[in-house]
Amino acid sequence: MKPLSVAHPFIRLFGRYLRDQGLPVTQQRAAVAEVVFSSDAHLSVDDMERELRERGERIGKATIYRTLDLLVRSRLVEEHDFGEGFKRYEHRLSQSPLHEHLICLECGKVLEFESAELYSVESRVRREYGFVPVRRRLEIYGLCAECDAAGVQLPNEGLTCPIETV
Amino acid sequence: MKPLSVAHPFIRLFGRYLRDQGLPVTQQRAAVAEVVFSSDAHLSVDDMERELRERGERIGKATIYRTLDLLVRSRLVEEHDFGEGFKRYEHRLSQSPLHEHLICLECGKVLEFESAELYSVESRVRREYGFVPVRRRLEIYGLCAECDAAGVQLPNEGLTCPIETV
DNA sequence: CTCAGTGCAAACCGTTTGCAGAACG
DNA sequence: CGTTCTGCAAACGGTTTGCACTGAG
Repeated sequence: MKPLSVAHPFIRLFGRYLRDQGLPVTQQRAAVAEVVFSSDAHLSVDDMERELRERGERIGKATIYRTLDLLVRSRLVEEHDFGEGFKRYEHRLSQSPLHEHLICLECGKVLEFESAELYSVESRVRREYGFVPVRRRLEIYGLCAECDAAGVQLPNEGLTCPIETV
Repeated sequence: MKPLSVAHPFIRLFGRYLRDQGLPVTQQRAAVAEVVFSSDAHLSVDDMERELRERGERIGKATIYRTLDLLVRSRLVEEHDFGEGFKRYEHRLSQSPLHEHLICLECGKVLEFESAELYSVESRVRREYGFVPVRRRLEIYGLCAECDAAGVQLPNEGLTCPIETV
């Protein structure tokens, strides 16, 4: 088995978190953290399992889920559900901690962008409804530049537009 | 069994859609549509099953799911996933067809609001990234006015704030 | 009669959990 | 050495599907 890697200093943050919580820093936890922190993609659990196997680590899915639970709790990793039927995970380091997602309906690519406008939305919501924002999620689904340039047309079944005419 | 209801004229839109698609308007489909259109809430499939039972309809879950699939396809109903582990459904009639959601983390209440700001976000995204927006989703999670007034505090486990200090 | 729709129950699939054995501190 | 973690496999729960039966035209 591979020795504990120090390639990613961010893993040490996770180690610190675990120590603070009185939890052991096991090789499996370090390996999962390494995979998550060494990618800027939005990884599924299957992605991680595959990557771990390629690295020669033999780690069960249950352990990956359990470690992700810790990573999410530590606030170092964010959980996303893009409506694919499973979750994706993204670390919150070395990139804007608050960003939104553009998801291509054709190729599934995920882009990130920041939206300062949301701050005014949140303060308006607080003012108008007395609602106290804690966390938000803005996802825009559509066609990425490449798929659009390739002339992809999205199917548009259903009523032509009866709602607007009701 | 109850005769086909005409209480909600919107159901006729669904009937029109089904006819256009060459699909029969069955009593079950009408019953499910009636339940969905007669509520302005965000219903789960269990909610609908319960409501149908109370109305004396005996309709299997599978039929509810199959009918919801048709309703969503017809664009008369929208599917939501607020991260509860199951989906919720909301009809798109008699309310702003484009609205966003405020979800209370304490009591689960869902409020709706409109955000004109999102239009400029979408056009910016198109301009800057060449991404063509089709559909979006903005959800703000937090505390509704009532829960906030009641002094509810949300737990804040995890690292104090190491990310901002990295 | 024919054919799609329905209801039941089983299958599905991502995720969670129970438990015996291994590893950590 | 006790406690926690891990891996396996079984359980879970919302959703989907296969299939025999029903009902509408």
